[in-house]
Amino acid sequence: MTDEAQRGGRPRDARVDAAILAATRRLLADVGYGALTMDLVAAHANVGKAAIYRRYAGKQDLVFAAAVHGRTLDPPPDSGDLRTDLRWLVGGVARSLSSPATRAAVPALIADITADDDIADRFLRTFVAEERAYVETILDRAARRGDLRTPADAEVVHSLVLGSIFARIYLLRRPADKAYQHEVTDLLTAMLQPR
Amino acid sequence: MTDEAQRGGRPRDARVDAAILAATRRLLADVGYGALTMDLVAAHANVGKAAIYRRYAGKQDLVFAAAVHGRTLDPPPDSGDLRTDLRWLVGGVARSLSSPATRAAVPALIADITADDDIADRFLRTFVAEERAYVETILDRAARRGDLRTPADAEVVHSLVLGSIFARIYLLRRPADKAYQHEVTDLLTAMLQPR
Amino acid sequence: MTDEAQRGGRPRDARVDAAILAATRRLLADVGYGALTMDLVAAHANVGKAAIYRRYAGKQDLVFAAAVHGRTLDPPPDSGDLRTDLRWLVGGVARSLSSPATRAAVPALIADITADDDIADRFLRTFVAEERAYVETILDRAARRGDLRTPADAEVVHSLVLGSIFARIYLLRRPADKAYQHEVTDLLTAMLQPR
Amino acid sequence: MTDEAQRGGRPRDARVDAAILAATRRLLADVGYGALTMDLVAAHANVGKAAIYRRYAGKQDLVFAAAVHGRTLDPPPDSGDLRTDLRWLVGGVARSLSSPATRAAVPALIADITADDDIADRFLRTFVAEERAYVETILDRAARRGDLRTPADAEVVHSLVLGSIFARIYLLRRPADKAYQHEVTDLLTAMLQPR
DNA sequence: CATTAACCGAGACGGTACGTCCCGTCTTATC
DNA sequence: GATAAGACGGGACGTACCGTCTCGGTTAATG
Repeated sequence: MTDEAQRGGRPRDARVDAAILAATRRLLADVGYGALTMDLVAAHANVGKAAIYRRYAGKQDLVFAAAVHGRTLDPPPDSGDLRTDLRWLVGGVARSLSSPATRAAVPALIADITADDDIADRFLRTFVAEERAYVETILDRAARRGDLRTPADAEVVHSLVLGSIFARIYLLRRPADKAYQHEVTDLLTAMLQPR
Repeated sequence: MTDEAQRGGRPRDARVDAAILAATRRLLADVGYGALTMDLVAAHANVGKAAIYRRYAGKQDLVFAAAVHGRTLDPPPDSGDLRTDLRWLVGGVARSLSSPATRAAVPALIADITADDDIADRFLRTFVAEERAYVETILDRAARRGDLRTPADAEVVHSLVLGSIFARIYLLRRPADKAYQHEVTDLLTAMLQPR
Repeated sequence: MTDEAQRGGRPRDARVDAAILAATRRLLADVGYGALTMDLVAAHANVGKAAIYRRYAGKQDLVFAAAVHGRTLDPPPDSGDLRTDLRWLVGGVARSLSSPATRAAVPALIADITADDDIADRFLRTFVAEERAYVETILDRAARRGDLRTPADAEVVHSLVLGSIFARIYLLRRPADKAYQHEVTDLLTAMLQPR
Repeated sequence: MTDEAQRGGRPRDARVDAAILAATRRLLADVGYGALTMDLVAAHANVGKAAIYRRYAGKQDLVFAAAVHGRTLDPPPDSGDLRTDLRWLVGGVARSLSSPATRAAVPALIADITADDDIADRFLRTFVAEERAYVETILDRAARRGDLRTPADAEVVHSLVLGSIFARIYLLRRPADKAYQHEVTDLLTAMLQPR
């Protein structure tokens, strides 16, 4: 839906794209997912509803695009130290889940992911795969340094990192602040390092 | 709302209670949370909508009751061994998140939790507090046995256990099966045990 | 649509029926057919849109009911004189086509009649058949009195009466006032009387 | 709007003019006024929407042009006989209201006439004034021949002729065929002739 | 045993958001 | 400057669901 071909005729206006996403993010932060209405987005973006539906299949699609876009991590810098690498990872995940728009959107998105395989696939490819690859990179580096107790499954480690921060914010409803990040990093380091 | 007093008059029909919950669970598993309509529940339970609203404050309340009620863990048996205690904990959490009705309900419930502080409090008290207490119990026992590397924060450990399994099922969309439970248990044991 | 059976449950509220029709008639007269919106009717009637759609299949159906209901003529009194009978007929038709709500609704209704056979049938049975029967009654009386030049087809005479007044108001856009009614009555009398 | 000046540049393509009108007439006959969409006309004519709006002010203007243009009567031949003149008039009006495209367009046009004074004026001048002049001509001739009972108002007679045929087709929904035309002509002749 | 209060199924109620459709205008690149 | 294509702002449509209310009728505990 987001990226369709276009033969002739008037091209899509990039300013409209931007206005829609900006309005969506602002409204997510201001009024939350539940009170975010397509008419409201259209009004705030000074845009017709049709312009939104031309770009996104529906509310879920729009919110997914607005909340997820640009939330990807930078590639992990090689610090030469497992603890530092993990701190970077934990910090990055915490940051990407903590912005106001994301905080408002993610829970409803999780619900949609469970209900709609299309969005699920997109979410897995966009979000999850990248993070998982970074976990793998960090584990490989540590293994090459002899810094790893035993070969750990990257997917399981990823579920520990992503899941603990997700649970902290969305289930326990407490901030994933520096102190929390530090504690989790320590525990993960202890879990993975030899001795 | 779920358990209000009732002075005189005709008492509530227990068969209606059962029919409502059964229909809700069946529909959660069959059509999911989004397509679960109060009218649909009423129709499938051969019940008037008022009978549902007499018992539950709304859709969220109903689904919470149908999906979560009775999902609490047994108190943790004292196995005298940290690894065994953790295996029991991981298995219990995985089981409580894996039933079809729960799988359909939890994501939407998370969304509601974020939007509604009332239901959030209930969720935290019902679900989270109990699990957290069990984590604390397990950690205390291990500490008394000298089986713990260092005093770990129960809340953080809880977020690791709950979060990793939640992420496995609802974010990565893979089963939290025995193999996965085993791996997580091993990693948590390594994380917490001395040496 | 307008008159469906109803087994159990809460019965339709007659005040809602009345409020919908009153609001529709008022809005027809005030803003015209084009600016008459279902949401506007609902708002003015303090009624939900669903309450309207439960009663009427759409805007056409609603306007038809609001504009046509109660517009039927009284049975023709037997004056013993063809000219007087015709004057009553012409006056009645002119009156029924001249009210503000009717003036606003009829043209659009004609358009709908052409497009939708269901509404056409209803219109023919409700409106046309009655008028035609009255024409027939008047012609029969005149014939029995020997007051008729030659047996005239009631349907053709009806098309002359109804059509001329309709054309006067809606095509030539001039009022079907007393003077016009008098002239038409004279011509029709001349047309039908012997000599 | 229909005939504006055009200074320089590329002249309008006459094939486009024809394609637009042909598509409009075909669609009027096939799907009716309500389902006739500007996009649909453009698509069927293989033409851009702008090409239509460059020629016509809107849907009403287009349909008016497509359905009404060229529908004007020839001037009434002087037959020297009132009945023959009336037969010609009745036949001409019936013919001009009976073509499929006209049948689909006229009712909606009536609705627009009521709502929009601009189009009403155009309609009155184009259509009505001409017919009325012809009625006047016929009456004048008859009067000069002494063939008229009494000086009848041309406008009223016009409303009788136009209205009866209009009602026959659009309100009673029966064909204005030869038999009907004959009857109406007879009645009108009786109405106007002396004795 | 009669009363009474709360129950019951059914479904109408006000309200609100949805996603679709069409209008008439505007913006491309092409001829 | 006309053309085909199609995006644009605006706005009404008819549908669906929520949570409340109303109807006629039923069922147990109280007086």
